[in-house]
Amino acid sequence: MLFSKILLPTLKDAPQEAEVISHKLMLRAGMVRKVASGIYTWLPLGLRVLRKIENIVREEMDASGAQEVLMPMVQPKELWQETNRWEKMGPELLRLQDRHERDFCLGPTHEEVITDLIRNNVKSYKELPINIYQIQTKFRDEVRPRYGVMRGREFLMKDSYSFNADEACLEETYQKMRNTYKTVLERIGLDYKIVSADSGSIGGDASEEFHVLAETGEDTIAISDSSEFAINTELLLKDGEDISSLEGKPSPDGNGTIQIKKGIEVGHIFQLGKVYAEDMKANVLNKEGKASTLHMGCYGIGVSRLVAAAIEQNNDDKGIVWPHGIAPFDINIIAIGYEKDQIISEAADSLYAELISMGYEVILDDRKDGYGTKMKDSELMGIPLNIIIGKQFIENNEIELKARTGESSSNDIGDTKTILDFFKNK
RNA sequence: CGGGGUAUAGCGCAGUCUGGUAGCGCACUCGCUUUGGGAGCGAGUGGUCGUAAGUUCGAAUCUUACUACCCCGACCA
Repeated sequence: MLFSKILLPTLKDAPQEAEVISHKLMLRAGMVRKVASGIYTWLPLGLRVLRKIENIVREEMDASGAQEVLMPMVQPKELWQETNRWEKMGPELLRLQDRHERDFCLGPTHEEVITDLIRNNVKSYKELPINIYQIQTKFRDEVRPRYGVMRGREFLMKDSYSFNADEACLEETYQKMRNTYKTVLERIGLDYKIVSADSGSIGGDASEEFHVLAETGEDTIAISDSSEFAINTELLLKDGEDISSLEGKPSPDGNGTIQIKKGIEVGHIFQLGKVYAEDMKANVLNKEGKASTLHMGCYGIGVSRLVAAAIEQNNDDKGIVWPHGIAPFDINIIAIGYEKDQIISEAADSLYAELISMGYEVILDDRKDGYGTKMKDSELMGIPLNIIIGKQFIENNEIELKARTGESSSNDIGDTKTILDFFKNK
């Protein structure tokens, strides 16, 4: 990818609409642009990151045995009436009518659609358990969208729904999803906590949230300083109690004391039980040939929110510092004097081609700008490795490898092994 | 929905109090010189000052209404 050809409008100043660091940096790095409150266009750089995360999620979901489908965003009222949620959900359910004045909504979630699919197409316990997922745009007309894509109204989510014969089977799938989510967050490279949560209006039994720890998180969680225990503070507070009063108390699990942290909820897993299956009469025949209500679980990951969460956790005064697994590019070749100097341009072009053939994702900064401008942009965008081809190359045949995190070294241009080592060690 | 705030060029801002026909920095275009930390000089492009109505000879500026956006709260698989 040539820098001069990609739509990458970087900004020196953050627009005043942005408050939190991830929002500012996403705007400044040219990743997203706002279309309306809580509704964004993803530009090429942002989309690359979004797709990276999406693909990690997809790979791990597939590895867990889940199957990918794609359900509609527009859903008919009739399905939502079956679970009573057409009435129960407030204005956050965006409703619309088609030309025949038939009622629809934009899907904020897909229990109704998936349960309808399964009840019509799965008839026997022999087909269970089954776990179906999609990565799709959701719409929730949030009371107050904020912080850019962190809490958008339109957002990209991986949602999956498991159908199980009984509670034990559901528990098994639930644990499998729990492990899958751990793997996903570890692959992305985030510091997170699994938090016991209120299962809320959905009902059902077990429910856990996956929180990326960050100061700007909207949720307050209590974690033990000496065990894995973590719980949403909503579940600990008695009437009238202040959150700060929890700090330093003995942890409810008996290990250590409570610390209060802010978290960004990026995942939520539920054991729903039979709630929706009963409402929608989703049965299969069991071994005895009798109709048996399905046990259901649902599992969500906020894909677009993860982009913002990753930035909240990985930035410095110069810009974004992407974890290697989700950086929009692996390498930025900063060619100083590319337009003017054929020695530079030929060296940059051939290195670019070689690195791509080695499997790296590379951007070549071929713009007619100086070192400062190019480095500032690269640091803002958080590209893990910069390769500088400039004066040193003309004089000593040397290129400089400069990591986003600071280290740098001078190398022979033929020394691609060092580049390999750079990525291997991360 | 309650409270607070903002709205002038793509971005950041001044001008508003005290009405006189819109400006600065960056970005962008052209030319020349530059090129290892956001370059220099010269010449340019770009704005019905959020919208509507009102006051006035005259409104970015005063009045009223509305809208959009942001923050706090309530809300939130």
